[in-house]
Amino acid sequence: MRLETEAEVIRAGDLEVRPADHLALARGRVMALSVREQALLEALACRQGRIVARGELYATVWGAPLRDQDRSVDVYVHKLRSKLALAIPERSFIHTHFGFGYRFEPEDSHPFHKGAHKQEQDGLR
Amino acid sequence: MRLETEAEVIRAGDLEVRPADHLALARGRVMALSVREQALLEALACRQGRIVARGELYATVWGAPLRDQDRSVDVYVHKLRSKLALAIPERSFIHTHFGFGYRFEPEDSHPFHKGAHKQEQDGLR
DNA sequence: CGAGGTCGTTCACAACCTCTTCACGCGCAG
DNA sequence: CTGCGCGTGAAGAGGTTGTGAACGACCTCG
Repeated sequence: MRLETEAEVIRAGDLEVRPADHLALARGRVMALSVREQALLEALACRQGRIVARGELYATVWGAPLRDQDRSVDVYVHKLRSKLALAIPERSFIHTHFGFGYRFEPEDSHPFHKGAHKQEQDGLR
Repeated sequence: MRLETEAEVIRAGDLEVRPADHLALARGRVMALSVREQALLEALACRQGRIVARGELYATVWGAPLRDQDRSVDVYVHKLRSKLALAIPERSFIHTHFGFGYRFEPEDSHPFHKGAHKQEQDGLR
């Protein structure tokens, strides 16, 4: 038996995150992530379904309290989203919760189900 | 074991409100609600079945006494209704009580609709 | 040692979201 | 009918987030 710091493997749709191995697989293919990107992905993935505040993410990944005006988290979320979208286009994994933080959860990349407006199927014009 | 400020989860039909997590689920799917919308939904949901006056809602959500002519509550009730209708069309959750306020309770939406759908249990006869 | 790359951080600006308030029209009660 | 209450769409202000690029530190290879 061996000691496990956290979940050994985190699954989310076609995504598989392996904190123990410091890598992530998208549909079985290894994603090319930097250290920070990997750490952020882990921090988000192991909190799957919950809204995670920037402060908590920063503390977890950077190991220090989030300073005012530090946009690092946003920038790395962006980098992660880019790579995830490249690897698995039909899913969106990282969702923004305005004023709070981010939530990790695989969902269909549907343009629908967003704003509560009147015109959604207006794409035929 | 953990301390609970209020109800940890409020259920109402296919709706699930989680004040603790600042989110609401419609049929298991996270609804995209703003802070105010979420707060108003919580205020209504935890008073399920009762008629709640605008003043009480405003005081709860906005944390201040309702000023004359302030239509904020109405506007947000409208926004909530829109999103709820989008997520769960066959139910109506927020009902108007003219001159008093609103009441939260899941009920079948207008069975008057002639849509070619299942309408087997026509309880209103 | 110097060139070229990768990575992390910070900046600046664009794009977006929320909240509030207004305006107009309908509906319900008296 | 008449008046107020409520539904609803829109616009503006202000704050938040998305995004591409610039910089410097560091690493690797020739």
